[in-house]
Amino acid sequence: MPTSARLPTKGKLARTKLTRAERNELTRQKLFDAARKVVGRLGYAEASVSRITAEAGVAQGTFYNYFVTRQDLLDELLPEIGKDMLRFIQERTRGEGSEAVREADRFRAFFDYLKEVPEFLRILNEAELFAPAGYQQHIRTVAGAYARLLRRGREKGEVQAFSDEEIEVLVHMLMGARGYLSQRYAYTDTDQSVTTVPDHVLSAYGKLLAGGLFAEQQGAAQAKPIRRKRGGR
Amino acid sequence: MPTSARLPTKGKLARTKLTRAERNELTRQKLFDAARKVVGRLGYAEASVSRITAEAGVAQGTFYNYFVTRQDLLDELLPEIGKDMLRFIQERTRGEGSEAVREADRFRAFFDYLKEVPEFLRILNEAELFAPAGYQQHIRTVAGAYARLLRRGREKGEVQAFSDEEIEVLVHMLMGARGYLSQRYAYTDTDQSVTTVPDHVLSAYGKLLAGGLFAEQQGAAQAKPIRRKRGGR
Amino acid sequence: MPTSARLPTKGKLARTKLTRAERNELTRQKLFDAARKVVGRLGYAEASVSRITAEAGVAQGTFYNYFVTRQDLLDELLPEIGKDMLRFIQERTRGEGSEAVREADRFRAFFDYLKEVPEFLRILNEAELFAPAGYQQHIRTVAGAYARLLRRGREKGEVQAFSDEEIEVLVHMLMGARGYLSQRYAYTDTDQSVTTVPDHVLSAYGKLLAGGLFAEQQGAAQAKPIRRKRGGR
Amino acid sequence: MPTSARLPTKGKLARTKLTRAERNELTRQKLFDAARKVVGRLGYAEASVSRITAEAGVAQGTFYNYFVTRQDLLDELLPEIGKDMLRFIQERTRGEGSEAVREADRFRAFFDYLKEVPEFLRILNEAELFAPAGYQQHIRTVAGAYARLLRRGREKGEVQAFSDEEIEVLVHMLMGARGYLSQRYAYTDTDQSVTTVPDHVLSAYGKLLAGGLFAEQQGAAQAKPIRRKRGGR
DNA sequence: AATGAATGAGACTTCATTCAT
DNA sequence: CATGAATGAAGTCTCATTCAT
Repeated sequence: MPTSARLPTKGKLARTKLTRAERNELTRQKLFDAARKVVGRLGYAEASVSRITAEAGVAQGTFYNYFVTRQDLLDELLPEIGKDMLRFIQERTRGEGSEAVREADRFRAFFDYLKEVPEFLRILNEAELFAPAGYQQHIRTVAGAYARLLRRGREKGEVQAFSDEEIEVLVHMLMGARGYLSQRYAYTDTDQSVTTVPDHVLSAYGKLLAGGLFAEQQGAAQAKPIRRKRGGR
Repeated sequence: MPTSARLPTKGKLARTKLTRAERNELTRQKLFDAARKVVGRLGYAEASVSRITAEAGVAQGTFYNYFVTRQDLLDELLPEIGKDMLRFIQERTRGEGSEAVREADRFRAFFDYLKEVPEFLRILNEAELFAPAGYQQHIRTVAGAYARLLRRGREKGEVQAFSDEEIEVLVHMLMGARGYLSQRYAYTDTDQSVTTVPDHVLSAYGKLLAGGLFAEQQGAAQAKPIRRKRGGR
Repeated sequence: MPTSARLPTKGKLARTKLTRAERNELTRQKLFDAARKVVGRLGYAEASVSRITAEAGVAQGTFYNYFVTRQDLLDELLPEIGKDMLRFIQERTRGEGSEAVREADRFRAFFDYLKEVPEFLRILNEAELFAPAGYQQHIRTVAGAYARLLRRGREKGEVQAFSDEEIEVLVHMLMGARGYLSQRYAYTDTDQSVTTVPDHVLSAYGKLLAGGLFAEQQGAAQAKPIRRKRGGR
Repeated sequence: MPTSARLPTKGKLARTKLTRAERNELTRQKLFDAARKVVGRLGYAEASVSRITAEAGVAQGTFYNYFVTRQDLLDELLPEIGKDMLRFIQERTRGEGSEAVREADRFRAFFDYLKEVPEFLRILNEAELFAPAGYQQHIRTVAGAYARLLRRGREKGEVQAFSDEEIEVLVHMLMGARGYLSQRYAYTDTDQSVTTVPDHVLSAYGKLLAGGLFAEQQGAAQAKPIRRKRGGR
């Protein structure tokens, strides 16, 4: 369990005696985890303080000893889990191989993460509307990391010659693509369990990135770039 | 105004006397338009029945003569406007040209539509969460149309040899890409006006579709398809 | 009941049929009266919307059909009742007589009003803190009316030669005096009933206004005005 | 006893070591001062235990080692400061002079005190509602002292022949007058600083006490005492 | 003594929906 | 059909007080 494994494993077997700071952190974590679960299950809109504290097993007032505002917790949700996700993906992509292979690994690892933390998908999708601050932060982090990878690949000659600006665009396209695909192929509303992503998703993704959408007919794609039509110049 | 021009222009002179059905339809349309405006301006979450009826200039109770539920209206919103959008794009893509050129035209037309109907972007983005029924319907419609186009292109040899299943995947990727790009590059929060999409967005989109992400190094992309790593054994 | 006697006596004997506007005004009045009672009984601080609506016999939500905010109603309370009080006092002071006599009448009438509307005292006293807007409005109204009376008396030679500025000061002194006296002598916390003000209060008030506090020893008071000690000049 | 010299001499050099009782009293004083400041700044209603302890620099729980209840501290506030005020005024009124002169001095000294302890005004005004017990105690103290002064003046023939009961009434009138005047003329909401009271306030106050409100017309004011009108017959 | 986390009641306000007029 | 007043559940947040450490 990636997100919850952060607490110090409380030594031998003691459970009764905890320092004040530990109890504090524990409660905070209980609330955070409860929020993750509730948002994952019901969405941000239904993640009332009342429900979160009930899930965490504390009184409603306790919430406000740890978070200034309901929104504050909600805004922390995605960035925190997001970092977890990046860590997860990096661990799975440590190997060598071409950029194409590594991108495919990342793609797969992303779906694997969805299986491990099923709440993530919903949190990611809804955060844009319900936790904009956290969402922006997450997007910046992910997009930045992604863009770095692509630029590095470009330097190595493994990625086509996009400009830096274009790379930023690509990053957003790929993130968007992942988002839609995950919604389309990884959701299972009924029992929250995330099924394995089908093979043809992986292959389509790989083929698009490898060779583009269009068959090469009259030379290269670069030979005929899209140009603005209206507004001329 | 694309969306509202659909109503039967109620004859020449008549304005005072309307049949019951006409008055009926008129009020319904007033509510619908009001909802579109309110959601565009404030988002679904703030689109209370009270605000919608105020914008429409009718009493709150009137709402329930036309819609069983607030959610009912909200669910109709996107599919209705979505059809409008498709029509708009089709009109702009009537010309001949290669599939690549036409796809670029469609991409551009999409952003043009955002300029014409600034509410659309917000409605599209939020509908997934606030009007899931309508959202699914819209997605199905758009994805279906899109897939038809790609299959036709494939038949003509202008689109690479993706399987039908893969084409469905591609469609979602492209829709996702558009979605993220429109959010990233077409929003202008301050005054709701949508600015023109930058050139490098168009070029990056075109280049990805034309030649893929990766430089061709040792042959073709197809030569080294992505294969599942785990669960493969 | 001065305050509540404002509604049109609803015709013959009908109670069943009321126009919409009448029912509306009736509910509003119910809320207003309930607020008056609750504030009179428990004070502003305890006058929660919940208590007010319970007293009025309507649902809590109904409150907000009539007042934008709890504070809004509270701010209306004093000015409304205050006007009632002024009317009451004026009616009791219609007769002729010297200014001194009339002032004594007004003083007495004020205490009589406290008997009729026992809530007034508490509302007046607390409004300064809990309904500042309404309080300022009330004070201005009363002080203005009072100052007019004193200036008129001065013109007739029945009131000593105070400057306009000094009259304003006097007005506040007299209002303050009344306020403290009413609290000291008219309150009866236990059962809210206001007892008659003792004779020596009336006489002390009259004597102070008639001849000042100090015995005339060496001529007139004006001969030895208070002068600033510090700050020179 | 020589042996006792071994105890920590908390004399000159000692500051670090305080007896238990001293530390105790110190914390209590810190809380009291903090409360004074907070109430002066924000008013009783906003003077939560949390804010007071924060201002005092102690933990919330510490509060309840010194005061049984939040209300307990609030009730001590005014009487304590009130005694301070009386002391201040007495010091400033030590000189000889007629009663009239001394009353004027007291009046001035009162406003001077407001300048020295700007919190006092707010505490005085709000205590009636938020710390009734303390308020009553304060009023009794001040009224008692005031009444003694006036009776003494009467004995010396410098104050008119009021009965003891009437003197009590006068005392409340004068206290009320001061209260209203201080609110009207001494407040300066913006920066809490109290400005000097205008000259015409002093003069009006002096003139009323010296010669009453009404011009002597047909003899003496005493010749026509206020008599009850109603209930008299 | 001091600490500060935990508690839970209660406050204001919003809103979808109903229904008598 | 239109109206708009009435409803009551639910939501966020504050705060005095308690109590184990």
